[in-house]
Amino acid sequence: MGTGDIALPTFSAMVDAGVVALVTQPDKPVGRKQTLTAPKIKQVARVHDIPVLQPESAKDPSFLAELTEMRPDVIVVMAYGQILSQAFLDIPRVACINLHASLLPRYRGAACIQAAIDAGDSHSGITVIHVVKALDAGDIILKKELAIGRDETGGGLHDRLAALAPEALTEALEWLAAGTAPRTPQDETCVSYISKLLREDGEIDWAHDAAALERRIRAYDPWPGTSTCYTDKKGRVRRLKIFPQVKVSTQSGTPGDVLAVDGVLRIACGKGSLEIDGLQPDGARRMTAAEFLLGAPFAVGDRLGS
RNA sequence: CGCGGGGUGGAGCAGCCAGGUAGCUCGUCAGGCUCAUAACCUGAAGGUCGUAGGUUCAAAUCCUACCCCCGUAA
Repeated sequence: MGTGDIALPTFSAMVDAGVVALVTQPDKPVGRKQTLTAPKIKQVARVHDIPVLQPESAKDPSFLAELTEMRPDVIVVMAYGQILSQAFLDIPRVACINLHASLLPRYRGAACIQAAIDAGDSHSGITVIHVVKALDAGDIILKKELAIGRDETGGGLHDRLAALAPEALTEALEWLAAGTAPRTPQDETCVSYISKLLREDGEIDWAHDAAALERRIRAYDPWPGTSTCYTDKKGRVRRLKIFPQVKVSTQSGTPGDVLAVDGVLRIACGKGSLEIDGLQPDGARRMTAAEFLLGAPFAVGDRLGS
């Protein structure tokens, strides 16, 4: 069961292995027109004529009954988006396992991919665990690691982890079938939790170090994105989205101050400064800093941020 | 009618609130300067101001309707 796109490669791989059914979140209104849209993974299931269950709540008794009827050997959870009850966990004959996009016990929770880049970690990976009631706290079956690139964005790492997941699952399932799967408890002293990111978490605090902000801008691309505020020529406060890649510069100044507008846009941070290239003002398309600056939106010495 | 922001030469914008010559920074083209240049100087081309109505002597600007674009709604 899953909802997020990160589960797509894994689900596709499982289709051939004999999936009984897909459980995913209900369709939700999406886009400018609020069109009711099905998760992509549901569309994949449809193509292969795999039954799809979309309970409002995973605790719904009739849903649990229906699932029990299917007599699953194993339930695989990846980016589903709901906390599962003990009654649910007792359904599969062999195990209920979860694929998590971080090297547990580091980064339990939702925004684990962004957290790894934001923290400047050298590696991330997929961890396969047994599902228990506590969030992402079950015993570890196996981990698959990969190195995080110097310019890697949250989106890029997301896709690479998605691609890595099928082999992690395949191996875990083989071990479970053979009864040789290890169960390593997580080291509770190394646990860290990452809560779900909101749009406002993308607000840049220029008082931070340039190097830390550079990592954050990469980590939060494309979700939740990073942005700052500025005052336009009409005196209105506008939002300015910032995209990777940004360059760290040694020039310093009062945090938030515009240091240069001559072809490059350089903003002072708590330590050092950032040169921004890709950005997007409210209501406009995404453009380069050079294009944006032609309209003379601000001058050296203006202050960004709230 | 979910919320908000936009539509002005090829690009990014100003002008609109207090109607009256189409402006700025770039790009393009031509010429000049220079050993040379993405640098500098001079000149030129290029716009039905999203569309359709309305008000007015006069509309980019005020009024009405519509179209399209952008962001967002875990």
